[in-house]
Amino acid sequence: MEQRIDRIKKQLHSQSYKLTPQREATVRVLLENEKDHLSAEDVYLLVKEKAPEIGLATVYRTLELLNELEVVDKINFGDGVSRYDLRKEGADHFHHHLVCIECGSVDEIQEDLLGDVEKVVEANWNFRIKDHRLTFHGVCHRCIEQEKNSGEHVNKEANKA
Amino acid sequence: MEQRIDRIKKQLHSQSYKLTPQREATVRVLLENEKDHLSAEDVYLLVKEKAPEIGLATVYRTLELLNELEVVDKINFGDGVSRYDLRKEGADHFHHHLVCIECGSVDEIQEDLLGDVEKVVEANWNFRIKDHRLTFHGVCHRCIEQEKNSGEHVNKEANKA
DNA sequence: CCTTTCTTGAAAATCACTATAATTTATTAT
DNA sequence: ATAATAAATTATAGTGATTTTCAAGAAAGG
Repeated sequence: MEQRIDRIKKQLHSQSYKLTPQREATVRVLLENEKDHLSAEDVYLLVKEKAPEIGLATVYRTLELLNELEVVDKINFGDGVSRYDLRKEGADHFHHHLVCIECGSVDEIQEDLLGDVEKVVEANWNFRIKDHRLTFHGVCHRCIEQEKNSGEHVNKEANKA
Repeated sequence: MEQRIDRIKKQLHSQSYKLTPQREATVRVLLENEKDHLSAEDVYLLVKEKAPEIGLATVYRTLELLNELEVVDKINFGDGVSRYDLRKEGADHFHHHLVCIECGSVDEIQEDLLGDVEKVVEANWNFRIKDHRLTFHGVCHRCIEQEKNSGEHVNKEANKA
């Protein structure tokens, strides 16, 4: 944890930015919630617990900065808010996501599934890939289990109620 | 063109929606700009040319409706606006995108690149895939060409100016 | 210290999008 | 046809997320 903060600090310094207390608190929240996909508002509320005087604008600015430094990735699952996901150190590709259309959960796939696909795209479309976003929308394993247990298919209409 | 409108009309009717003049004008704009990735605002401005009395809210509602009927796909490239992309008739998967970080262009890949990947995900993560989004960010073939011609690498800083 | 630069917090502004309310346009019943 | 009912539309106000502005606070250099 401290080591990662230290490395992020160096990264900031290398671009002549400082790791202010507010920025550090924000980074800590991201590290402590690495598995989640927090929105700026989420981060703000969590940071406020340890640094109550922080402003929402500062959180936005910090997240934007971290995004530029490629410490976090800004992602969007189509629900109207941006989410911020810590980039795995040493990962040479951005991880993928499984978004459940039943329960809204978001799981991550760290495995590189696109190695071959990327080769095809670079060769056939003459496109120099720098990054990618791959998200599957569907039903997660938890909801599939639940379906099995609670008597077969849940009717679509029933969910609207 | 007329045939596709007709089929969309039938699709609407099958859910007891009508193809009103406003909706038809909107669909026509989408068909006429099939290769683009228009935002709601873009569509609004284009529709206004042929139906000046239309309201922005109607365009939003129509696009939302078409999205529900799976006539269009709502996509998000992370620039803060939703874009609407006509679904290819008969395509069983959503097409992929190549977003150029130099010129901002968006190209489409209609080929199914993910067949094998989806099998792996369904099997290994026990996830029932309904849809996917795959976007590559990088340098498009046009910018690669231009680079070659105009003397090697363009310095990143130069672009900021 | 004094000046310059970077950061910040609070509040106002902006932007995309959605909901409301009154009106218009169908559709159905009479 | 015509009145009643439902669907769709427009203009506008309202939301919610994000950004900008601006005055004030810390940090770095001379």
